[in-house]
Amino acid sequence: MRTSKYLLSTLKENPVEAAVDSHRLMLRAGLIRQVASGIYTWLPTGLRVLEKVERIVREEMNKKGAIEISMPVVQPAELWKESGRYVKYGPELCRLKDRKQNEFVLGPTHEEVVTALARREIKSARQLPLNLYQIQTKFRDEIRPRFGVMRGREFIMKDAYSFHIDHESLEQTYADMYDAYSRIFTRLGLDFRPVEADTGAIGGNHSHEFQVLADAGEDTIVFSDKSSYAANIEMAEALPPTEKRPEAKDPYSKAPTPGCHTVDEAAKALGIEANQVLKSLVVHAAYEEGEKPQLVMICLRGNQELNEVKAGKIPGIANPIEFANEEEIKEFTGATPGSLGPVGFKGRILVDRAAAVMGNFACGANETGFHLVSVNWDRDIENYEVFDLRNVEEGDPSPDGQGHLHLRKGIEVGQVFMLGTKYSEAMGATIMDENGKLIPMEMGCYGIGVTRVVAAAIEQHHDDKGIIWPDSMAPFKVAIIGLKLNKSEQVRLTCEKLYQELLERNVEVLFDDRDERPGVMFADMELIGIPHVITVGDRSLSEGMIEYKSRKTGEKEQIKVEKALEDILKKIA
RNA sequence: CGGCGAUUAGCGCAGUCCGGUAGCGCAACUGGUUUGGGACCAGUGGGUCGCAAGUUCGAAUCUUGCAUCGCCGACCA
Repeated sequence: MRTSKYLLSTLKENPVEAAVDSHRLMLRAGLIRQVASGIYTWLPTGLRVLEKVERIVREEMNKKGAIEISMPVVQPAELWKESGRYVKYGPELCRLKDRKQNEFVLGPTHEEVVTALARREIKSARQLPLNLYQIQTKFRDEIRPRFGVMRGREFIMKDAYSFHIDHESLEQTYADMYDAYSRIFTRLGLDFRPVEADTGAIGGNHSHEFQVLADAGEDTIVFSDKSSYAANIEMAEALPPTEKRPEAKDPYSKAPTPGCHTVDEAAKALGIEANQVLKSLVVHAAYEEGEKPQLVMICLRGNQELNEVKAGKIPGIANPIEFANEEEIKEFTGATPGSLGPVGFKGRILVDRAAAVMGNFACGANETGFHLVSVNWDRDIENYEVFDLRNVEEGDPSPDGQGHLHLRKGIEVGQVFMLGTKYSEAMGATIMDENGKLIPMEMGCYGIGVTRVVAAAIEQHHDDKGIIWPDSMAPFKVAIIGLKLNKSEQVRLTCEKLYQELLERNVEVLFDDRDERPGVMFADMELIGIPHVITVGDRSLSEGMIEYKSRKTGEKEQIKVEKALEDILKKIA
């Protein structure tokens, strides 16, 4: 490709709206342009990168025997009503009507369509296992799209769905996909970790996420320093504390804490540390549509965080977690948030393990502007239940008993699920077993955020000059920069010859044949992140040399013109 | 979904308080000089001032409504 006949579209200035490196560089290097919030056009350079990712994904999926299909973005609402997700998926599911007022949705994922396909097409157990995949556009109406394509509304996903006669077969395919994903992300040059994960809105009973380690990541992952244990923080168990609850001392008494709304403010007013204050949150109990929810109190150590996923899984609690609003709290306790506590609380009380070993602690008095001090479990609060409710913290013991936990930020680029029979049962995707009995097929599903992978790769591979693509993802392998092309016949001929020779050998090469100043061309090629840059100029050409520079290492090298092709082919091999 | 902010030339912004018919830098285009790390000189073109309504002799500027985009938050009660 010649830059003169291409759409390079680089930006010299940093776009104001880009808060993270990958978004900034994708705009500057001319990979993407925003069309609407969370919706982007992929420019030619970006599209080339996307296609690189897609090709590797296809190769590894095909190796594991997965079969490629293509399902529609626009799907009948009927299918979603059948699975029960038309209501349950919530406002992220974009709904629309056609001219006949028939209801449709934009597919945020394809379990419904693929299950409907499978129940028609799979007629015999002999056809199983079957693993179908596609690389296709998804739409999720995110509350807040951000960070460019990292959290867009429209994005490209590779999604695969497997069908099985039994759980053992599902486990085999799950392991295959886990292996394929590890190979894909390794080939893409990413530093990633597979971690145990919550199953979330997709549903199912077993799952791993593939997380690319990057500070810009929106997920927190934890891993042990002594074992292979790794999990999303949503899943990581905080082991019961080894310390014993201290003896109860003085009976509790009331202390004024006017204007205090947070644990830290209350601790300061009382002259104690935040970890001696009990944090009391109020959430909704599980309830039926239209019913008024009961309130449940959750108690944590003041310096620790609620884990909403863990709390949502406790029987009788609304899942996902819903926090009670100020009005409900006031009506139920008589106090405003900031002064709440378990003493005298009329509802169910859930206490985190670490909070349950606190003694002589402070907590809200359920009277606005007051706290109680020297409160003790059992003596002052009789009815409560103890659960693991908090997020683990740096240095906590690993749940597998080996070593301690460390926390890192991650970008979720892939996830594998064992779905079980959730969809096949709801939608009647059954198969006849050897006893002649109809049973729902076991299912698995496996996703890779193709567009997000591109952003994640840039987060891990860039410097102050621009992107540094791993060879496997680079939009072009080689860039040729000709200096004073229009002045020097020598330079032009040398560039043209090398360009043609590389093309003939199917090397993806970008020939910068613009009549630009050298600095402009160097800067653009580095911004785009082409791994191997060849510079042809009169100065070294007069000595029979041209210059090679590696984007990754920055090392320069003079190579003989006659040997140029050979040397370059060796470097990109 | 809540809070805050923005919307004026392709991009980044000033002008808005205090109403009088729009400006700067970069980019683009033309000519010239330059050419191994984002050049210089001269000239040229380009704007429904987000949309709608209102106030006014007159609105980018004041009022109201709407839309779009961005940032922060959405456990810390």
